[in-house]
Amino acid sequence: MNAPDWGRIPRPIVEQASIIRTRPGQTLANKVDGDEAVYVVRSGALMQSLTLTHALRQITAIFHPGTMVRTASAPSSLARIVAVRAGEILRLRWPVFSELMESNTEICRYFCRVTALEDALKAIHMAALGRFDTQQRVATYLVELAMRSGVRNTAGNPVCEMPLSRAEMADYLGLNADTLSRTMSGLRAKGLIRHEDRNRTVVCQFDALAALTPAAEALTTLLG
Amino acid sequence: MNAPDWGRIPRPIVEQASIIRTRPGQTLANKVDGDEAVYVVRSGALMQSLTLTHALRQITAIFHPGTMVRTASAPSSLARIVAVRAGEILRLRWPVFSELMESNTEICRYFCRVTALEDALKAIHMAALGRFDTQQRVATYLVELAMRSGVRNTAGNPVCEMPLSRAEMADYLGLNADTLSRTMSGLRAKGLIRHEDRNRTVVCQFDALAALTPAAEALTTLLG
DNA sequence: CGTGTGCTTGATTGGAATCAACCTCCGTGG
DNA sequence: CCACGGAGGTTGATTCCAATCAAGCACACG
Repeated sequence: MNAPDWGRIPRPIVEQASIIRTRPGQTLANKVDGDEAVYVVRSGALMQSLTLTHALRQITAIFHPGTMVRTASAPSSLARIVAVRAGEILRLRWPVFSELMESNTEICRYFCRVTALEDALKAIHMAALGRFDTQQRVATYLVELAMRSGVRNTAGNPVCEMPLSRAEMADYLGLNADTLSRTMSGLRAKGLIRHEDRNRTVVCQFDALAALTPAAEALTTLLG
Repeated sequence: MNAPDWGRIPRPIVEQASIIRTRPGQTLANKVDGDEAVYVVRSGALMQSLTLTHALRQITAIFHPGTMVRTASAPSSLARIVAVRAGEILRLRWPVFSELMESNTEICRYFCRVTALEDALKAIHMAALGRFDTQQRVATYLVELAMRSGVRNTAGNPVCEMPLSRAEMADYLGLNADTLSRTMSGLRAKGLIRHEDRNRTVVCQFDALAALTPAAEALTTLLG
């Protein structure tokens, strides 16, 4: 739980990419010179956001360092790739990346490995959206966050930067923001989590939290 | 809406694959000789099913002819690839497919194109799971089904084979089977759909049905 | 020091899940 | 031929969880 390294980014990608330093909330272009784009997260985080109507937004995935996303993986008229925090993002036009893949075995494998992990996490997230109640969804989110980006403090408990605001978390988890806030308060009242400061959360009882989500085992398999 | 052809399957894939004739409900192996597998749908349909507890199942995707799925795209201990109807499925071990991709540009592009479409549809499905009410989910499902596999009858209305049972549809849409049945009855009462027979549905008023789902526009973009 | 934004919390409502009964369509076997 | 039983589907009555609406709070900002 010490900010693991999800696969080093192959060097040719870094060499071919333009580097973008993101500010939180910054939207990354769906097209570059008319082409689809690929974004590789070096640091910080991205999210894919789908807006179907003004009041109906779903955040479909969060991308942590080492992972990547192509704009073609969502209907481009409705979806946006948004930076959730400051960080360094690599951008390539899809034709360039595609050619790299075709000519470079390492990159092809990197792409396949990363997308497989993302797909598997997405499958779990879909189960959460479709079948979990509120507390289970929140617990799942926190457990995943702790496993992906938690850093242990002196007491050995994972401390998580909270990349998403309450409203964004709600849109990720398919919940109402009020309900989400209530549920977080409930977990805090039970002593499972604690707010270090405005946007840092400490998971005080990881095992108890993991026990609240039916996906704990699956997440451990994928990220443990 | 006449059973479109979602991308011809590249010949080398067919040549390298073993062909499986599926019966409905048949589970396809997660591993072949210890390797991950790739399944390409030639006819019929597959679904990816994630079972977290005995009473908590989510069907995360449905695969129509021309599309493909690899077993690595879900946590293998909990997920299964299941045939939903009789059909012809191509199976390759992942290392074989991976090598084909690395050595054959056409296959690499085929893989990227197909997975991008699947990802985009999955994003819409996630929005449905997280944000749509019951009627919107059902309408979305029927519209997508009509666009992907509907065949126009003499009156010009799309007729759909229903690949999933009520319980499976419910697990796909994140709904209770009773509620789903009620909603289908509601659409039938309004004259939007009609049951041709046990597992064939006629969409009598496609535009009215499409008007019920916030995802109509997105689906048209992707499948239209 | 006011102002705005994000977060929390309470009171109320509504929509979907649950539980239970019944129906239809099968295949089976007497 | 009909009785039986089971699976899948439909429908009604009830319960309950989460969305909504509304108010209040904490904090950063100019």
